[in-house]
Amino acid sequence: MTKTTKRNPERTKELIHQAALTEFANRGYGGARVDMIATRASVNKRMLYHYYGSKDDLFLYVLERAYEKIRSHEEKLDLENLVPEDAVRELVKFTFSYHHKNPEFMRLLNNENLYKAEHIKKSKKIKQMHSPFVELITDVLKRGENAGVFRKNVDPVQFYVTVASVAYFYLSNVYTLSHIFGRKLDSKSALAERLDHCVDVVLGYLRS
Amino acid sequence: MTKTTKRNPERTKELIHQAALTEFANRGYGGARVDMIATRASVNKRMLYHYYGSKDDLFLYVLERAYEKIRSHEEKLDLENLVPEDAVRELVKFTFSYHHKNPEFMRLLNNENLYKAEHIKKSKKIKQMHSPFVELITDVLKRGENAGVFRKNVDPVQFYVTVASVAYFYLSNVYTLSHIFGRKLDSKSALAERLDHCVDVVLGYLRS
DNA sequence: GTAGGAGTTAACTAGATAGTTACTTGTGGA
DNA sequence: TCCACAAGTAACTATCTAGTTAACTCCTAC
Repeated sequence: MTKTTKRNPERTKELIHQAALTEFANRGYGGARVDMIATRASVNKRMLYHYYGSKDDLFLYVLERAYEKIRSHEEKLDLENLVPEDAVRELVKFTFSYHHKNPEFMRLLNNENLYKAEHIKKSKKIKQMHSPFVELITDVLKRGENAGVFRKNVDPVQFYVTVASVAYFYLSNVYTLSHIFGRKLDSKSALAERLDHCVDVVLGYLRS
Repeated sequence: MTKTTKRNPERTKELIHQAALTEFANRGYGGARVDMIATRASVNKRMLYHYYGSKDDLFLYVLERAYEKIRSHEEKLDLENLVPEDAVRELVKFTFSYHHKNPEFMRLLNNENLYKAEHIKKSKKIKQMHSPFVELITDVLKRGENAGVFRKNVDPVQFYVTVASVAYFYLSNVYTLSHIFGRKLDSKSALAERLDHCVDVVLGYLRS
């Protein structure tokens, strides 16, 4: 059934996107090579310019797609149907495992911050893609507060950033941290330990 | 009195180091240009190769110096003479303000993690420069535990990483976070607010 | 004072790099 | 069936880039 025509613009576009994601995530914007992207995608370099215009535009597209991907996963979580403590546990677990399974996103973000967000500032789409989490967190925190299990007046944005912090920093810096502590921090057991600690920190804070 | 001879190897070396730090921190390893470093340092490019051998070696040297700098600051803190709660407060404050005042270090680290720590793995010095914090933290946590003010069995390494996380992630990703939340997260008041929150989280966790 | 090594310079090179040109080939609609 | 236009290709270019060459000049130990 799969029409195997020689020409396939959608497939070509997507091959370039995937190759670009890998290249930008592995080398950073400055270290990424357009030729390498074309080679990885098994596509003529001209196609890259045909579909995406320039290296800059391609990078922005890759970023947009990466934000779309995490947002789509975030939307699948339904924290509103869990009791506050479980909702928080779920949020931490999701954040940790998403970044663990999709390290390219952290790498792209680190790079984008190196460039002081100059690419995403040009994107209308990304700013519109609000994470559903801030509203969800506001609700979860309120419910926990009302039930008397969480502390009062927690700023949802600060909280959201903190949840991201404890997972992201560890995973993003796992190579230098492992070297300095002389401990394989990316082993299965170390990761499980870290996740437990993250849950403890976040819930410990909320309960105190 | 300052001998202003035409030749001054120490000064030249240091000029190159400073220029390289700026360039690597601003553009990443892949984006940094050797010519730019030489220009910034107002030094002939040949001198860079004379003193440091190659771009790679220069990058490693910059990393080593950056680690030395933070370690030397860490050593000046004397947490051992503070009561546990104050010691933790001080630790969080130091971590936050160091990274705020020296953002190059985070940028270098992010870049080094992009390259999976391949440069620092070649460095004997960096691994030997243990942060004094792990031992200090072990002591502070023990004291807090014995005094009945901190929870039991906190892993000092996890704790150290968590303290770094909540400060570092916010500061390192301040550009993308500001854009997404539509809030100037690097304003003076926002930074003060974040620091307060970090202290709350860390102490909240320990107390619970 | 001077020999010789260290500090410094300008000009160069081989290969890489983002982006382009001018062309061929396949395909869907008339 | 055929053709207009989109998909795809190869070869090219101007510029950039890390690293080098070969010369010159200052400094210091004797």
